[in-house]
Amino acid sequence: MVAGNDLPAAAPTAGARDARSRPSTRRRGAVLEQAILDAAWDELAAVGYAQVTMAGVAVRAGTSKAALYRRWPNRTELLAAAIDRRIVPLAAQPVSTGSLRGDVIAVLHAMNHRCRAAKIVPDPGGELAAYLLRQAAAAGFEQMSLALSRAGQRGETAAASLSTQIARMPVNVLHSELCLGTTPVTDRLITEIVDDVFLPLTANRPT
Amino acid sequence: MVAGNDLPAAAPTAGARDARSRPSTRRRGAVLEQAILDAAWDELAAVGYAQVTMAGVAVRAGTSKAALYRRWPNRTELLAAAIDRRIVPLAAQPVSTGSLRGDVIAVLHAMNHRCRAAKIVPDPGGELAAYLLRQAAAAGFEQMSLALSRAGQRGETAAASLSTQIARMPVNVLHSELCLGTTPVTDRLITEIVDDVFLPLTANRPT
DNA sequence: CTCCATAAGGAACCTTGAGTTCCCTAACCT
DNA sequence: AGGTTAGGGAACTCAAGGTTCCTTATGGAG
Repeated sequence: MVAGNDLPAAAPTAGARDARSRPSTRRRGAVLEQAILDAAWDELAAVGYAQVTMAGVAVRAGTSKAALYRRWPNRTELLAAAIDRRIVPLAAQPVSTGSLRGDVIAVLHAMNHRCRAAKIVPDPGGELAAYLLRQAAAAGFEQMSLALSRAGQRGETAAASLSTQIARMPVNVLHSELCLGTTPVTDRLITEIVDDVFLPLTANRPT
Repeated sequence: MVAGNDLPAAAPTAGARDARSRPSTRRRGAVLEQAILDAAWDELAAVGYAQVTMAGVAVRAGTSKAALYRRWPNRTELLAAAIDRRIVPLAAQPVSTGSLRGDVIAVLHAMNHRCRAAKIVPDPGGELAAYLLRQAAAAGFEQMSLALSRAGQRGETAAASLSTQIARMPVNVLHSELCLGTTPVTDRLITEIVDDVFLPLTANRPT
């Protein structure tokens, strides 16, 4: 498991907000804001990106649409805020395992983990998924280049002589498999990408 | 204009007379259907996937919403039909160049060409683009496996011993680059994928 | 050539959901 | 305690998908 901080992403947030059992506590400010973001996230997980409605979020949060629009200009911004809050913490821990193989596997695992968390939001069309996958891939490319430069410093591989396309390939392949695949990406697939495709290209470089 | 064959969508040829005075040409059947699909395509190119409305298509086609719903159950189906009609003809020419290198480059070129055609539709979010890229990738995988089996028959490479991930890799990488990239994919990128990444993996396989 | 079933055109209508407005009142601050 | 701020709630507008119904042009059958 790569990510240290596991948010209770799939499980609905354990906040006790029930409009009916709350006769006289009216939240405001940051408290209400967090409650709305939690509600939006739960709604995303419950009905999917396309089906989330402002009214639905307001009801789940035990507040009103007006309170939502007082904070975010539109639905898109609200959902983006709700998602960023959960997804971004999973992002960049600069893994360093000591070997190129370990590093690359760790990078791909991190991407996969992050996108699996994203997948709790049913999103058939892909509008949201595409955005999240794009973010994960960007982080992946970043970490790959770090991993390769570390490997070069160790003398493990001639990092500088590697084609850009080779360096990008593992993240590209995982990104594509995450995009296209119907089933979750397994750890086995990741090790195949690394051992069968990537490492052979780094080992026996002519020159 | 973006569309390949520009139809007189905005200025109907066959008598643009007032509907109230003398509507002499009332199309029906296949003629009307094609006109609607053309109008939908033009509307896609004009305002983008998310902004296309049924009313807009009806007006552009010089018909009514009812005529649209008589043919397609909903907006999504109509747009899918309009897109398929223009995109699919670009699809599967079973290229066979005589060499594995040539075949793989041809497959990737076909994918790229098809997706570039898809790009005429402004689609920031990506809902439509994702669908088209998915289709192109599916065709790409198909053609890759054909190309590899032809190469195997020629004795050019031990196709059977190739890891599935190696076989999928070129299409995966191109798909990912098409998804993630802001600029169009160049022919140079395609040859890099093939020459720097793919072919080295097919050449020296240890059994 | 005439008649008729079919389907086109058009417009009214329903529903849902985004976004807005307004009023009343709870909460917090001084 | 009193005033300011912001939440709750409901009514509202507007756009768009989707439906219904009526009138009438079209094209084929007799």
